[in-house]
Amino acid sequence: MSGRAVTISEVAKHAGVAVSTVSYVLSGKRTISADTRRRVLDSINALGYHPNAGARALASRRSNVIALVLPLRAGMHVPVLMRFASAVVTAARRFDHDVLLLTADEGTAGIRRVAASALVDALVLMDVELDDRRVPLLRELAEPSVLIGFPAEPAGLTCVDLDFAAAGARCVEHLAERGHDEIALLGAPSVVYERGTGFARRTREGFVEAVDAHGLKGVALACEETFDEVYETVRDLLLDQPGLSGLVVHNEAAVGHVLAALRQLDRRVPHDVAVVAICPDDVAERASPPLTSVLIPAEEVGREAVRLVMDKLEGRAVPDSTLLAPQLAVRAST
Amino acid sequence: MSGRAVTISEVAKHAGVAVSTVSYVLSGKRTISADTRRRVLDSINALGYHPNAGARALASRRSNVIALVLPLRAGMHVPVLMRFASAVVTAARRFDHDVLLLTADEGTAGIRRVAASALVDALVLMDVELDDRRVPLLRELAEPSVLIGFPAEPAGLTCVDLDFAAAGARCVEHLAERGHDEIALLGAPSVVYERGTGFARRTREGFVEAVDAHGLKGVALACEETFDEVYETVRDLLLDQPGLSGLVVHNEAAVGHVLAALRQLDRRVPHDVAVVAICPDDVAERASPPLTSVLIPAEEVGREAVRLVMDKLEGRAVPDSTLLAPQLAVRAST
DNA sequence: GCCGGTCGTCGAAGCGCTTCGACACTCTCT
DNA sequence: AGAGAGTGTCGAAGCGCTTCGACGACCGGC
Repeated sequence: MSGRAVTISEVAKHAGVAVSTVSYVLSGKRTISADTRRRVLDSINALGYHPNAGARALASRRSNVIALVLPLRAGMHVPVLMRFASAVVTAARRFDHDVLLLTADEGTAGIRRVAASALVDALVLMDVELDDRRVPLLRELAEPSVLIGFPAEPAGLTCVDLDFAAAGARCVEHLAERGHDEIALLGAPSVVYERGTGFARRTREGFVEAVDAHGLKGVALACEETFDEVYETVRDLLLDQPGLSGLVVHNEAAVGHVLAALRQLDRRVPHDVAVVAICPDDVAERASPPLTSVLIPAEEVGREAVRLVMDKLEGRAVPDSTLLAPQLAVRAST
Repeated sequence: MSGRAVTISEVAKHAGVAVSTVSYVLSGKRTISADTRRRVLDSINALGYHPNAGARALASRRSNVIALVLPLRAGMHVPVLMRFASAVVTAARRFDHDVLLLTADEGTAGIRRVAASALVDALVLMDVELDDRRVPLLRELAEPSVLIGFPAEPAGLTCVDLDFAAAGARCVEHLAERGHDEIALLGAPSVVYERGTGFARRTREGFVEAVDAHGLKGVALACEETFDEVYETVRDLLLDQPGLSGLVVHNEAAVGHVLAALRQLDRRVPHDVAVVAICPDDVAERASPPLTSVLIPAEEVGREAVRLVMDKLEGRAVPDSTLLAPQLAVRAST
């Protein structure tokens, strides 16, 4: 395995066929008799042949690699990001593609580079901001791309995400059904709102609209991620609104602190305060008490993003916008 | 930018030189007169030329891509992992390489595939277990590789990591200096020890040896990651050993819970119990009180791993084992 | 029994780059 | 002045694959 690699012409010789025949066996782009196919496949196994990726990319003008652009920004919950990333990798393999990891430190230059050099066939971008510097670049790129998240101006782009507005609204409905009429949203750290990250704002909008629609009293707050800050926020909130009995938490890192703060403030969950979280299932299940939650379907979103980008690569038409419906799992906290 | 890409021969024509001259300007592998170089560089800019990655890989037998093998296993702290990964990407770019992301779900087949197809020139593996299934494969691969972490049998491999044994010992020393003589280590979740993950065990060994060397009373415990479990562990520990006054915590996810538990058990930090953590600086700083800690130098480890793998790629000799010395930052918790 | 049509296979022409050997110059050093 | 040693540039031969057109062989239909 450490000598020179086996080439397609060695396979062809071994099987007694032309090089092109081996290629067609592998790609299935022309009909090959069952007998020849067998012989070729046997030779491939016998010699341990693996097509050379560079040669293949050069000849076919397809690298079979997609870029995953993953800026690791402050305030983003990394485990959630990684679930997306991991789902993208797994899904890409289903389409026989590999994933090249791009981080933010090269800025848009990295995207330009991998696209222009044909290192990748297509791009999946994560953690999209409302006013994202990468978006104009995507429009001028020949390579297809899919965004996980929505920028302010998504026309002409392909975007996938959980329907966060619906998620925010769903939480409110659930609390309303349980009879809570004074509630609050604890959201992302303020830096995330200021940056204009779409999902945080959309959740808030969904929350606010649903509060109005149900005629509740509700307030939406940013929420930092250290225990002390969370504690203060929760304490002040309860001081301001003694009648508050429902909380929606949309902040994976803070949700544990919120529960600890309530505990310290002698509020029982769900008896005194009901809590609904928007977070991955495992976070909700590990909390004490386990939280009623709208799950973030990271696997599904990642899979969908890859499906869309592959469709575009094959020239199939795809919808501009894909919103995945929120699913509420009721647990012990409401 | 969306038409056919510019090729090297168009650049050559535009600059009035041979194709090979353009190539040598780019690679610097032969001397080129300043005048010619200028003309070529100008043409490259004027035409917006980017070398085709596939063609380059084919001709040079170098893809300029390294694989980052990142199994996302239970119990591993993802943000820490991502800091490593991010450092690897950044460092790789310094050497003009990109990073292909491989996760565990393909098993060793993925490693074999990207190596055999020459998709990558080299590999960096993270989250190495003591008895890691990937290790035998690495030995038979022609491509150089570097491990972040140590397997049980590291002979013939190149490994980098924080010196966790020294880190565990350093924490003990610090507590001993402060006059604590009854201490405990709260480590990784038990599943991580059972899996034989090296860093967890090495920290424990360093801890135990230093405890003995200093003649202290010390116990090392696994530590799960939900608040309730942490609370029980801490409560039982304090019940068993009323004289306990120092705690070493080597578990990023649990460290917040430990502090919350101590708070709930009416132990003041550092007055009643001093706490030293082994965790990234930002986690230590965000805790309340900020924690004295041995930092996990993720950036440095990632950078070093890439440097080593590049050295191997160039045929330079590298040390089998690189252990980074622990650095203790004293903060408010001791 | 001859014609048009698949079917299965082959050979050759690239894909865009790197690298090797060759060669024409220009400098030294005697 | 001529040998020897660089410099700077060029042309051509691949790298290992895909894909296109060509071409026998074999089929059924009249």
